Amino acid sequence: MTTAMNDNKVDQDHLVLLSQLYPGVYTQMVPQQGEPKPRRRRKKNKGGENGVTAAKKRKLSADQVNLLEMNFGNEHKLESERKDRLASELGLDPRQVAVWFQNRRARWKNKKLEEEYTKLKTAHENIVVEKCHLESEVLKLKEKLSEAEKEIQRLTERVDGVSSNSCSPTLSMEAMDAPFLGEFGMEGYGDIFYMPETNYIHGMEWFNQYM
Amino acid sequence: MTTAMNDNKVDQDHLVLLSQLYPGVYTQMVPQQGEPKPRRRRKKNKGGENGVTAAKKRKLSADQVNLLEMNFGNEHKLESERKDRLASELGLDPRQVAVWFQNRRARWKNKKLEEEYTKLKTAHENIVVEKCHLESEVLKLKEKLSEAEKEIQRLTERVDGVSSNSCSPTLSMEAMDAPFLGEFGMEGYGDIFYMPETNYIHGMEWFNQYM
DNA sequence: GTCTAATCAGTCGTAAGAAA
DNA sequence: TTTCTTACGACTGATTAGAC
Repeated sequence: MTTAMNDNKVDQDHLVLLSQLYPGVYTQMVPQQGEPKPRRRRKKNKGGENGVTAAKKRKLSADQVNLLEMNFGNEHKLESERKDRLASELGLDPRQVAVWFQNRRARWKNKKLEEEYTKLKTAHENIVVEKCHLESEVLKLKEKLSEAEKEIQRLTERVDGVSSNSCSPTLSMEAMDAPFLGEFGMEGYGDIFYMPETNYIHGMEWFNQYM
Repeated sequence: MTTAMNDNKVDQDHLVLLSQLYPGVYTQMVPQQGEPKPRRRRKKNKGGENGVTAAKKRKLSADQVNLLEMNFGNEHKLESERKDRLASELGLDPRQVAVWFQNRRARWKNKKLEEEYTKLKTAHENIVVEKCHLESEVLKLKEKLSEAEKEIQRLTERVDGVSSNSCSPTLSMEAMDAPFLGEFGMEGYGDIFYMPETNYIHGMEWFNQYM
C-alpha cells in the first residue's frame, strides 16, 4: 500500500494517500490553534496568508504525544494489535502510529548513545586517574623494595661479618630474586589508548570542534 | 521574534509542499536551470512562470548527492556564497541545499558519535585490564615489601643481639615507616565506574538489548 | 507484514548581525 | 539601544529502500 506511488498516474492515489497529510479531522495545526478548518486547497494558494498555514506539518497534540510516550515507555515494540488500538484512541492513522514509534525508537537510540558516551567518558577519565595513581604507587613501592633490598644486603653482610652461623636463612625472601622492576612489563603499552584529544571537555561540547 | 523568518519562507514552503503533493513525479525533474538567483529579500514571489514546474522532486539524484557530499567533505559549514553556487550547479533551491547540509551535519554528528563511542569503549576496556594488572602488581609488591620488612627485622635483631655497635644506621629506610599497605587509599573507590553491564559486547550490538 | 536505516523537510527557539 | 533579518541546531513527521 505504501509502495504504490511509483508511476505517473498518481492523481487519485495521491489524493487518497495525502488524505493523511490533510486529514482535516485529526491533529490541529499546532502553531496557530485558531485555524479555520483548512479546506483542501491543493493548488497554489496565491493568497499566501493561509494557503501555507493550511499545509503546516501536522503535529501531534500534547495529549497524543503523552499517550504515545506512555505506551513507548511500557514497550518500545508495537504489535499491530496495540497499533490499531492506539490509533483509534488517538484518532490517528495506524500508519502514523507506526511511524511515530519507528522514529521514536531511532531517536531514542541516539539519545541513549549520547548518554552512554558521556557516562563512559567520565568512567574512562576516572580510571585513567586511578591508573596514574597506581603507576606512581608501583614506582614508589619498587623504590622502597630496592631500599629494603639494599638494607637487607647491608645487614646480611654485617651478620655474616660478625658471626658466621648460617642458621635461619632468609627463607621468606626466595621470591625476591632478580628484577624488582619491570614486573609485568607494563610500562611500555600503557598509553596506547589514552585518547589525548578528548582531554576533559565535559558533556558533548567537544563535538563541536569538528563542525 | 520567531515570527520573523516567515516572510521569505512562505512561498518556498508553498512550493515545497506542492512537491509533497505530487511525490510521484519526483525522479529528477529539475525545474529551471538558469535561474538567475533572485535571492535576497524576496517577498511573495509571484511564481506564475514556475508555479507548476516548481513541483520538484523528493529524493535527490545520485549526481546531486555526490556533489553535495564532495562539498561536505571539504567543509561542513556552508556560507551563502557556496550555497548559492551549489544550488545553481545542482539546479536546486538554495533552501534545499541549506537543509541538506543541516541534515548532513546532524547525521555526521551521530555517526561520529558512534565511532567515538566504540573507540572509547575499547580504550576503556584496555585500560581496565591494565589497571587490573597494576593492582595485582601493587599487591605483589606490598607482599614482597612485607616480607622484606620482616627479614630486616629479623636481621636487625640478630645484629643487635650479636653486636651492639650502632654504626651505619638504616639511613636509607627513613621512608619505610608505618603503613606499607593502603597507600593512597585507593582500594576503596576503584570500581565505581566499571560499568559491568557493558561487558565486552563489541560494536554497537549491545544496544539492541534495550530495544 | 513490520522493522531499521537513511533521507528529506517543516517547526521552533535562539543567537549573531544588520538596520532603524 | 531596539527591531528586523538570517542562519543554524534540535526536534519532529514522513517517505523510501532493504532486510527479515
